[in-house]
Amino acid sequence: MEQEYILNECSSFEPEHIFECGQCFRWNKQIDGSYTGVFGQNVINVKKENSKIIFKGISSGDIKKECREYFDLDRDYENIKNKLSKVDGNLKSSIKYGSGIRILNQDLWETLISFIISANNNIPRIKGIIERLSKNYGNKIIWNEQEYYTFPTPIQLSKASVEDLRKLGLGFRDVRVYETTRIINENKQKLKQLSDEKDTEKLREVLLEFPGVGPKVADCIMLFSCLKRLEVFPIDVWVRRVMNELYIKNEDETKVNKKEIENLAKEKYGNLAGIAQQYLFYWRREA
DNA sequence: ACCCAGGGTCGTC
DNA sequence: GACGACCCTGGG
Repeated sequence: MEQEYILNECSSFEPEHIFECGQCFRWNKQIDGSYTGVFGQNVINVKKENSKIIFKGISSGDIKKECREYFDLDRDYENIKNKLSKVDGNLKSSIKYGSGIRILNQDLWETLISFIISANNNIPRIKGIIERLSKNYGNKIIWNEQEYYTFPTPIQLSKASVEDLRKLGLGFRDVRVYETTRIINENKQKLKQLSDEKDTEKLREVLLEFPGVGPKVADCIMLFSCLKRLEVFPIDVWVRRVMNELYIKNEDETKVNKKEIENLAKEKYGNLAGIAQQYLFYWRREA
């Protein structure tokens, strides 16, 4: 049963910025410029018309409630952008470029597996792998005579052997995804424990125990899932590049010390470093 | 045809 | 702590 939710005024909301800034992998641009994607048991199309945002699709619950939560609509991004714009001209430019970015509240399990897959990988391929996982192990939802697939639950994904995963194109990440799935299924409290953990450092330590989760992936999970740690600053090749170009100016970006970037980010962006990271990432990668 | 890079992690030294 | 290996795909 199709539902609709219309947001009449939302200054910091640009579908392209939100879906192309690298935090999510299941949203696809449509011919009319809108985006369609799957989250939870929802299939939603997001379209911006003038200042209105139209959410339309199939929802497992109340579309308004689901969307307000997922799109982080109760957070004041104007205020955040104002604060971050004062840091320096560089960040101000990146914010201007990605002014409609919002950090999604994505499912923890899906984010865990998705970012294990992201390791030493590129975005088009990551999207393809996650799509195939969903098609093979998730639930089918039909909307507008088209088939969509939810991201598989831990139980659903446990049906996949290492060989199955390799066939779906995961490459060397097959064992990591398999083992992480097994751990989650063997300890039903694990995901809830992670969600309940208040201490960010402790949370990071627990995440690092999963095969395939290193410092970068752990930070992404904490920032892009409902764990919502806006203060963490994931450092990948693009962020290292942009931070080097803007501040450090080392001739060889691969030699830039990670700790130096971390300290710089904390010092400049404080507890909003994660959001700053998204503006910088999107700016450097797209502009 | 060949090489390179991609939202890194892991095992080894 | 540094270093190479790791699967796969698209682009130069």
